Amino acid sequence: MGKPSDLVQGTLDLLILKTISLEPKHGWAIAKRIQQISAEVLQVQQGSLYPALHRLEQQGWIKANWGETEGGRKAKFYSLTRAGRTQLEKELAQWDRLSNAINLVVETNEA
Amino acid sequence: MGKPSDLVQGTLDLLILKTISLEPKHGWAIAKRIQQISAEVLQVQQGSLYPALHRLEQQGWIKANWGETEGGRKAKFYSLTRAGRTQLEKELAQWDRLSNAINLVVETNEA
DNA sequence: CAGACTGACATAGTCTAACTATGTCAAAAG
DNA sequence: CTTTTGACATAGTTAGACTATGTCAGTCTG
Repeated sequence: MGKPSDLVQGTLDLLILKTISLEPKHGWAIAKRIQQISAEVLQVQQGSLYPALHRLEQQGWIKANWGETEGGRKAKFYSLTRAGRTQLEKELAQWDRLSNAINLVVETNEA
Repeated sequence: MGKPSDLVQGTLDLLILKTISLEPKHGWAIAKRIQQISAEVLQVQQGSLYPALHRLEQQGWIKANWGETEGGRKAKFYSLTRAGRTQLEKELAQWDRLSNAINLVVETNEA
């Protein structure tokens, strides 16, 4: 797994889905956007990003279309499918449930 | 990895360290306590718990002593070492940093 | 009292997400 | 024209959490 210091395992799908739910984006831009919004805390490696995108596509949650970036380069633009939107809701709820649960534990001061 | 539905990958060490930082406990009790405090949201499987405890022990963050439970059964009681306390601080800070970063992303509504 | 259940520890084997390291190619920058 | 950057991609590794199993002792139940 290497250093799990720049991502919480299992949240990458959520981050990707959320990011393209606001606006379809190509892979490279998704990674940049996540880093930027998270104030450079979350670093998405390319070796994690592209496999994740393919995973999500195969699952039917996102779909890809070749297009052009502002810079005039070709790139795959990903957008959410209907199923992807449902999945995003599910993962948002899951993250909420779990992160709150963890916070309960780390904030408790009773043995 | 199976179903990552009852734990956020990579947070088990933190949960364990935090739990025994309040009071030394044996493995079984650690798992029960985490479930209880998290309102049954976090489920720690035995197949995750014991390897994690051994990992932490080998790292020198916790140490084990055989003792007796209230029920009069023998069990390994784990307590934090000094290094473990440092590590707990580190993992707490890490969790804060990362979960806040994720929240930034999931709460953003600007493309 | 025998058998089942629960508490408690443990490990082997599997799965999978994220990592490192690489590679390709095109456009922009030097 | 060569290096850097944008962009996609994959092979191979690692490691943490999972399922499934096993043991053994004490306790509850029919």
